[in-house]
Amino acid sequence: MQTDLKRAGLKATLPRLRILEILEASSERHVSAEDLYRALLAGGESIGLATVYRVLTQFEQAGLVIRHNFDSGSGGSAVFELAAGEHHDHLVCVRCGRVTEFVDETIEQRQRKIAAHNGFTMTDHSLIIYGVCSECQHASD
Amino acid sequence: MQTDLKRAGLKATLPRLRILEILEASSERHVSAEDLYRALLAGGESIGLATVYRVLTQFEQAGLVIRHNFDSGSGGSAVFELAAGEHHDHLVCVRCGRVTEFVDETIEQRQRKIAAHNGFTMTDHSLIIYGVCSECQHASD
DNA sequence: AGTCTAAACGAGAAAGATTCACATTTGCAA
DNA sequence: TTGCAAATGTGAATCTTTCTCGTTTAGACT
Repeated sequence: MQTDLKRAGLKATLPRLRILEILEASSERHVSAEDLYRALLAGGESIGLATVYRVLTQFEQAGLVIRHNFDSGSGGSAVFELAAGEHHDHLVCVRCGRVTEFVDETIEQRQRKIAAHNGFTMTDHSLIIYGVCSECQHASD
Repeated sequence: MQTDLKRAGLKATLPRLRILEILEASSERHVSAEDLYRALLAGGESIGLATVYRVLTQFEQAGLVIRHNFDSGSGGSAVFELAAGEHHDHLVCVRCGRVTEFVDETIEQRQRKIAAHNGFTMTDHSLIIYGVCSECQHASD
């Protein structure tokens, strides 16, 4: 774990280690800065919210985490997930906020083609499908 | 134009008409609330920023405009575009913020398939490809 | 182990985007 | 034209995120 930080050129400080721990241990892969902050406080750390944001931004730049801006669910705030594993896109339930991941090679290919076709050098992309998950469809709200 | 509002169940008030006008006249299809507000002031209207936000949200709910949250460009704030015409997705230049629209039926189909496959009833989706546009690639910054 | 220094931190202020509260104005139906 | 609910303008409030700055700390070098 400290190795990840060193490799990224970041000092292995306590806040950074704790944040990585929580991201790895979290049952929910997609957490907001606020979520992390509360988890840290609950864990007895005395950390500042500014540090959480600072660290998350550094982690993002270092490629350790990925930042998402889902429209629903966490109410406008960004969520972060560990960058471990392969690239994937997201299905977001507009009712409960549940996030499901998926990969579709056909779409990936089309995207590259579209970017090239428009003279763009693609650096990144974001595909989010919004809908109602099966659980929420059956809930009789 | 008033008809659009009536059909949406909204009173044809001056602010709402002016905002529609600007959205239709704007050379830039994707404008922020701030952009609109400044355009209105420049046009001699005495309007409140809160009204702009209120109206845009109502228009969005009425299906008259579409709200986007692009990560780059307009610095975190949402942009709006008239909902006229067909559905389309976006290419965004991470350097200059230029927005290009595209449609790809293959991707649309795959998305529907993926949603169904995961038990989701798709309500919407958002595909944004980030990259460097041809102009910016040639700029020698 | 002890010292030093740049990097990192915590707390609170500040900034930017958006919404809220409320007194005042305005569309529109009778 | 009158009346009233709906909509507006102003300014305050809220929420997320960033900035400032005095203090602390990781880690390189004794």
